[in-house]
Amino acid sequence: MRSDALRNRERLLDVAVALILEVGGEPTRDAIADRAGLGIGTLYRHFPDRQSLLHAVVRHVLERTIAAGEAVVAARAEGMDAIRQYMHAALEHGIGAVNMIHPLLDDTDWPDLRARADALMSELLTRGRSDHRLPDELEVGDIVFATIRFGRPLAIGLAPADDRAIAHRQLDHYLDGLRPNTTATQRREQPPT
Amino acid sequence: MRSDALRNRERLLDVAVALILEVGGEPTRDAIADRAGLGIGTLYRHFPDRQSLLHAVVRHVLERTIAAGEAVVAARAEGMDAIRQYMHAALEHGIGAVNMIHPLLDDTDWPDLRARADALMSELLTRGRSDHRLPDELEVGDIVFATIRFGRPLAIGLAPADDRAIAHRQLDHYLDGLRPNTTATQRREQPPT
Amino acid sequence: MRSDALRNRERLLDVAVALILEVGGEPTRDAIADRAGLGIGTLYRHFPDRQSLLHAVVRHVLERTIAAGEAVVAARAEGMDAIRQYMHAALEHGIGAVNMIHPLLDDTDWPDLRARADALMSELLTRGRSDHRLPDELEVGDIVFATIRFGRPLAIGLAPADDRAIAHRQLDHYLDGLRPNTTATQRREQPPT
Amino acid sequence: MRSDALRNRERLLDVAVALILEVGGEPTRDAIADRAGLGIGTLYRHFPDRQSLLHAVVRHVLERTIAAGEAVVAARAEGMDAIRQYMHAALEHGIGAVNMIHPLLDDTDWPDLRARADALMSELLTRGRSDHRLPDELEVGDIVFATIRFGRPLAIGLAPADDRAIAHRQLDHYLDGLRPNTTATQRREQPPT
DNA sequence: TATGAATGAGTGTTCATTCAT
DNA sequence: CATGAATGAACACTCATTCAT
Repeated sequence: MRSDALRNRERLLDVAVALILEVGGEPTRDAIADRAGLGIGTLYRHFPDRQSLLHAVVRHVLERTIAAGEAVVAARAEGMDAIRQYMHAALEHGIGAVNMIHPLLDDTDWPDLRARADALMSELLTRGRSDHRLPDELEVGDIVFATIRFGRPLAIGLAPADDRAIAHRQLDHYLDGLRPNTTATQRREQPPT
Repeated sequence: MRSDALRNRERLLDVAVALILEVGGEPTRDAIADRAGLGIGTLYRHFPDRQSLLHAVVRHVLERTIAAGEAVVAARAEGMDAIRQYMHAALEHGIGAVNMIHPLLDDTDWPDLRARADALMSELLTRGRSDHRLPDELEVGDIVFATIRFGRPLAIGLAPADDRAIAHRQLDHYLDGLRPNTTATQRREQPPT
Repeated sequence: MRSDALRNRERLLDVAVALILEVGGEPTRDAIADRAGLGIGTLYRHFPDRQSLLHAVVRHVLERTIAAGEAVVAARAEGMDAIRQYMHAALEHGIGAVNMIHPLLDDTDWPDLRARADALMSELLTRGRSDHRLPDELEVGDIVFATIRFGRPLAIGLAPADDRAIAHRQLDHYLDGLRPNTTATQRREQPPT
Repeated sequence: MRSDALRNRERLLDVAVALILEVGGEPTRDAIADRAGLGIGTLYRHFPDRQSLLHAVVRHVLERTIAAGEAVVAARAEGMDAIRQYMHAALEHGIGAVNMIHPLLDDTDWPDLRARADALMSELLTRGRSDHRLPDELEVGDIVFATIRFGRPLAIGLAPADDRAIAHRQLDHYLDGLRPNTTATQRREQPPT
């Protein structure tokens, strides 16, 4: 692939992520091409159909996010800090965009990423439990689903910087709540109708 | 208004809320009318334009949610329990639909609801602080924005019951994290770029 | 027919004529019923389908117009004055509404009105020629088509009073132009493409 | 703009004018696109909303009409002939379409055309008065409003060729009636209610 | 290869007409 | 009889995708 074509491809993906987070859903193809400064035809040359672009965006974001998590592990962050650093990084890398456009990851797609993500999650959980700050009953889903939820834009129209600030603050509160011995607090017991 | 027309109106609003939470955005008018078992023309008789339906949905949900919060206050729930009960109720009443379609509430619309909501939030915060479980620096936004975030569907395609179960669990973790003296935990300090 | 029903019917026709002239085309059924202060169901009781209302409007206006013309004849107006009085009266009676909704009168409808109209036109032409103010080559169409044209509202948004004033002034100019011996004026000779 | 796009745009405008004159009002967008042999999407690419197409039609027709009038002036037509030639040309250029869709010209739109039209009208009136065939009390409105009225289709369903023939004949009669000294004719004096 | 014009299926909205109250 | 709620076909408009330049 020619270098300018490659550059166009990267630019389209970055614009797509940004727009997905701004509009809180799938932006129009024209909007993506326009902001990238390219013609709609160029977008379709790189991503010939709907799934093609969306899959590329998912891979783009997941690769960055998983790499960030692996870096956290490699940097020997310990205990809850490892999880905390990973999740904050995920927000910054646009993990919310993945959820906006491809909500439930189908395991058959991206088998490579899936494997890396599984290994990463397992390692993070192990470290989180190591300093006894994480109760044993915590599951992978408590990390994954929370990452998804805090990664999503809170409200359309909110300035991206404000949106991210709120997300990081809420995420910190959430992580603080994952400690064991929350006995003092009455939990909600029975599900309502 | 005739009783059958009123019934149809209510049905349309309920269907709209349900569909908004299912699709994670604005459903098509046809989908709403179809599921309500009504013709598209009937939908437009009750809600003549786009804004009309969306505003009605917001009011519908906000009224239910605020009333639930006022009931919690009236039932003399104390401390964090008051806040906890209110927020769980808000999820059940579909508060997520408000955010999906009208992200940032414009204060000039629904001035009556706004006043009630302000009074409610202030009362809940007071009670939350009363048993020293809530740090003083907590703000109304920490309640409101969290209600919004946990109310939204986590992912398209997730069964509504599963979605709600996850939301309630995550909300409990979040509330657990609002306690004072979380000194043991390293927080994220400087905002990343 | 009950007297109130008859009154409703007349009111609907009058409103229909007024609205046709105001909007310069077919008004909506709802608009007619609303302005008449009646429900849409009542309109359909009187005029069960589209053709029914339009035909009734045509008959309503034509009857008033022809009667006015017959009155002019009965009043022994002579020469061009007869034609002039008839045409001005036609404008006032809303002849424009007939054309807006039912452009070319189908001879098979309203055979009775057709006969009266033919007799009237023929009499008016005879009188018009009697004082040698009307060239012999003038045809019935020169009266009928001109009545149609000057009867129509000139422009939407023009106040009805202004519209009528312009129409009457233009009609007078037109009638002035029907005199014989307009030799001094160069006429348009060949039709353009 | 690409040459084929420009051709399509011109074709759409021509078709729009023709259809407006045929149906005596706003044709459907589908009808315009169909007759132009284009898809509905192409129509909307050139004219993104309702006003856009209508404004373009007005400008299209006014430009042709004013240019025709200026050509008459440039060709040194004198006296009433100048006015007569201009008005007949206006009919041929579809001036009726302007009135059908944009009845009262808003002076704030098309200020350039307005200026040219004002200059043209003033020049035509001056020439018309020069051979003493036009009474001094004649106003610009007597030209403009008459152009509008005679330009409109007389009746839906009438063959365009027949319609135009009638319009030209009636216009000639009207112009004949603009001469001074029409004293012999009794005019309509008092406005009826 | 990049561009953006053309296409038409899908969605939003209006309104003539039917029918339950 | 009168009313106005319900219906759905028709028309307005958007946007993903194709294709000529």
